[in-house]
Formats: sequence, C-alpha cells, structure tokens
Amino acid sequence: MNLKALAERLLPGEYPSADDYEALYPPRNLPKGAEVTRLAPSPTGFIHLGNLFAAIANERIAHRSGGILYLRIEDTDLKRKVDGAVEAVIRALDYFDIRFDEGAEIGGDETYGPWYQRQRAEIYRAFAKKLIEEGRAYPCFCTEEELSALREEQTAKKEVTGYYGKYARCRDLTEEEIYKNLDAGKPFVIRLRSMGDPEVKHTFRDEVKGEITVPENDQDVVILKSDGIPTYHFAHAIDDHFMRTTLVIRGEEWLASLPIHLELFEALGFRRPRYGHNCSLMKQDGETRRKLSKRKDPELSLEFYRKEGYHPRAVKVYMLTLLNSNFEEWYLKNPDADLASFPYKAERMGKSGALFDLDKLKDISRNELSKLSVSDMGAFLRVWAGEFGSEEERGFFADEEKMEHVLALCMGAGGKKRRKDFETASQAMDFIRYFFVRTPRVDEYRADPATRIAVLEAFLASYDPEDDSSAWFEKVKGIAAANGYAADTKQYKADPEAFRGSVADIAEILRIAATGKANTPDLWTILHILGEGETKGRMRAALREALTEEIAALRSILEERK
RNA sequence: GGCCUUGUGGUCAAGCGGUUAAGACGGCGCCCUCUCACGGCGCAAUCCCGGGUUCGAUUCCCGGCAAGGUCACCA
Repeated sequence: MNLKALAERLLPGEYPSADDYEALYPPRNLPKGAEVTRLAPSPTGFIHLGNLFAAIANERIAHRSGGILYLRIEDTDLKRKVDGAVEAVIRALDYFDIRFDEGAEIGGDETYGPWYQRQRAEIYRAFAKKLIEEGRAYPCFCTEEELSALREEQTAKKEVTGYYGKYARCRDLTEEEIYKNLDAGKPFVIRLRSMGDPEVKHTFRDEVKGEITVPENDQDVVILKSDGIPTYHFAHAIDDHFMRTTLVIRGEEWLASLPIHLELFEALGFRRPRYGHNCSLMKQDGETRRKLSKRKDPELSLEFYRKEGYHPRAVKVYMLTLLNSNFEEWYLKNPDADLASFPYKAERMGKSGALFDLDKLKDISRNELSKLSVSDMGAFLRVWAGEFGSEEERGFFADEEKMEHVLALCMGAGGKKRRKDFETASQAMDFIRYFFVRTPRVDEYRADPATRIAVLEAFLASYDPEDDSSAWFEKVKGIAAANGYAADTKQYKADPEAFRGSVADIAEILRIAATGKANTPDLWTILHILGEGETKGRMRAALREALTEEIAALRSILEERK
C-alpha cells in the first residue's frame, strides 16, 4: 500500500516536518531541576475545588523549582465552550494567589503558544499525517451505530469493549476499500494502529503513587476526529511535548488512559514527561464515599466559599494540608511563614482520596482570620458585605471607628489573648450584628422576671458610663450580693447552698438584656462601645419586658384565686 | 465484568521489621473564668481479613475482601 499517497489523500497539503516543529519549539532554557507544569482546563468557565486542588499542586511544584506554570485551554470539544471562561479561570485562581507564567490570555513569551488547542490544528494534522505515512495510523469509516453495536456485542460476550485487535475492522482495509469509501465521501476518523499487548505489563514510576504497573495499550484509539480536531489523548502528547512540559500532575481519573498516552509518545518518537496522578477529593454519601460531584455538592463550587466568606488563605491552607502530608506540621511550626516557602514535594501527596472535612476547614478558617490585623479584617468584611451582604450589613461600616472597636474586641486585638470568634465573613457579620442593631433575643434568661427586674433596676440606678472595667464589675458584684447571689464564683462553689447563684447569673441577665445572647465577648467593653444612650435604652427595654412578664404572671395567679 | 489504584482512630494522617503506634480536626471531661472565645491539662478511639517469611510483623510476600477510578469521534 502506498502510505504516502494515502496520507496525502487523507490530509492533503504541505505540513512542516517533525524537525521543523522541534526547531520551532526548542527545549526550554531553564535551570536544572526546574519543572514545567500546566493547567489544562476545558473552557467551561467553571472551576471547582478539585481544579483548585490540582492547580495548587502544579503551581507549587513549578514555582518551588524555579520553573514555569502555564495555562493551556483544551477546547477541542465545541460543546463545552463558554464565553469569558478563560478570564474567569484566571480570575478565580488569582484569588488564591495562583499566577501563570504564560498561556492563554496571559501574554508574555509567545514561543510555546498558541495555547488554545483549536488554534493548533495544523500541528496535530502534521503529526497525524506522519503517523499515517509510517503505518502507525489509519482511517476508520465505522459509524457511531456500528461502534455501539460492537460495544453491545462485546459486552454480551463479556469481552473487553473497544476498538482493538480483531474488532478493529477498518484496521486492515485494503487500499481499494479505503479509496472506495473515500470516493463515496464517507466521513472518517484517524485511529492509532496499536502495537501493544495488554498481557504485557510494565512497571512505571508515578511521581505521586510511586511504582505502579501499567499494561500495554491495544486500543486503536481515535487521534483525529472526523472534523479533523484531535482527541484529548493526541493533543496531550503533542502539546505537552512541544510546550516542553516536564511534569504532568493530573487527577487519577487519567491513570486508566496512561497506557494510551505512553504508546502515543512512543509512536510519535517523543520523550514522555513524568507523570503524577493525584487523588481526588471525596465526600461521604450515606454508607459510601464518592468523588465530589459538581451537580450534587454545592461546596465543590469555589463560589460557595466566596459567598460564605471563607478567606482565600484558609481554603488554600486546607488544600495544602490535604495535598502534602507534612504541610500541617510545618505550618504549626511556622505559623507566620509565607505559604510559598513551604517545601512542597510531589511524593508527599496522598495516595488515597481524602474526604472533604468541613470541620477542619472551619478550624483553619478561625485560625487564619484570627491572624488578620483589625484593619485587614475590616477590609475583608467590607468587601464581602459589598458583594454578598445585606443592605443592613453594609450599613455597619458607616461608623468606621465603631467597627474598628467592635473588631478589635472580637479579635482580642492589642490584648495578650486573641479571640477566635470569626469563622467566615457571613458568620462574622451575623456575630457582630447586635453592636449595630437591636436583635431579637436568641437565648433565654435563666432568672425569673422578678429577679431580672431587681437586677436591671439596680443596674440602671448605679450605671455610670465613666466607670472603668473594674469599677463597673464591682457594682455588678454589689448587685449580686444585694440579691442573694455570691459576689464571686469561688465563693459560690465553696457553698452553693448559701446562695441563689453567683455573679455569673447576674452578668447573664445584663448580657442578654444588652445583646440578646448569653455568650459574648467582654460585656463592659460591649456597653462601652454601645455608649450610654444605647446601653440604657436596651436595659430599659429588657426591664419593660420583665415587668410585662411579671404582670402577666401575677394576673394568672389572680385568676386562679378567684 | 476486565484493567488500574488505594486500605493506620469518626476525619486528615506520621510510620518504612522491634515504638507506650506521633500530630491535627472533631467528641468527652477538667482547669482558667462574669458567659463565650482563647489558652492549659487529660480521656476515649486506629493498623481490613486470612495465610506465610521471620526470634519478631502495622511495616515484606501471597490470597481474599472492601472502596475508588476507568472502559467515547468528553476532557
């Protein structure tokens, strides 16, 4: 068979030679040990936690080694294209401090571009043509119906499905048959003529999994679709070769197609990059665990974290603790270090899928937020409220000085002991709400209305906004003593029978009266921030409430006596 | 179903033939304390199962089992 003529008929025209391309995309001039990694999303614009997970790994490895991280867009499947998607991906990753050195929409050195696969049609065809000339690829005229019939037949016979060996019908078409099909205008795809035998296994060193065994490929996979666009597999081999990728870190769902890729590199005569297949994020779903899915799990969307108001650094730290088993320990020792200084290692990546743990993320989030300065926290919350908050919440920022005092209190700023009251921006805004507006009571009083009346009246009578913290608390103790409560907890614990309770109970009445909550940061400071008018107003409102309850109680007693 | 991968407390995990089997989150308890948060201390909880190899296996080998992934002209 005249392969040269067949190739010309299938893919007519002059194409640059392999050597031309080698010269066009020369090996990169990088220091020894520098890794070239990439992110190669399809342009759906949707980037989720799983993508971020892999992105962080690729970014760290490239930049730790003094190498290059680039962005390639795998737009070979038209159905997936969404406008503005590439910008969205770049923006989403930038939020987590992931910056590309080159790639689609990045600018900079154009040597290894273009980075949109659709714009690279020529190079794929050139190499497909070369493979046809060498007898390593051939046209296939099978229709989709024929292929699915084949699949059914194989399934029924419990044989491996696919286009291989004796099932690869177009593999041994005669020259005459091929040209007859071509003349009839039948659409065709180009398939690899596989030389492998799946019974033959090779051991392969994966950068994250270690030694793995991989069988040879025997599938005559499609390399060029009928529209002349390459499949992922073919584009991967050509692009990662000519973009001079040194290390492909990708999800372990690709492990199954590794044999195909290895054969492709071999057939093309390319030296293959190293591979690292990372595990995917899992989620507990009833009895079993499964890969986090875009449709079922809102927490997979990066948008979820922005809406909830997780700090990007918290998400990144959590990803890193899952990604590198020694990160957490390192971070514990270097809590203030730049994340970029962590010695990231591919071999320290987990081999098995980690369950996504929201509790852990929340803990990390509390820690990260507590490290922020008051002004950074203010800025973080303001930006969040601007985008996701309510009108009311945006109003909280009107009085900057007050906001600063509130945040300083809730973060324990200036003091020796910092607080960790804030978990996310949305939770924080809710947490500080009572400073700005009177909120409905969320916790119940333990004390009866009569006691509350006595305590609140005594408080109001003795309240002096000029009191400092200790003078103020002395008064509270006085109120406790006057009402049969122990003035300090130790006293109460020593002899619980002797008292109705302790200062803690008195403080609780005042706390709920002022904030609606039984648990808050330091009460004196809160009252100080609220100011004299608001403090008295809230105490009086609580007093009225207690009086109303008491009157109602007395009435019902009266009713019973009648 | 075939093939590949993985299997240490509820979760993330260290471990690389001999350890009281680290640490973190979560849970529980105690201390600190006007509540909470912070901080401190402590407790419960783990080597998937069965065979080997070995003086000795969580660790090495074999066989099960379980979980995950994958079997497209999608990536």
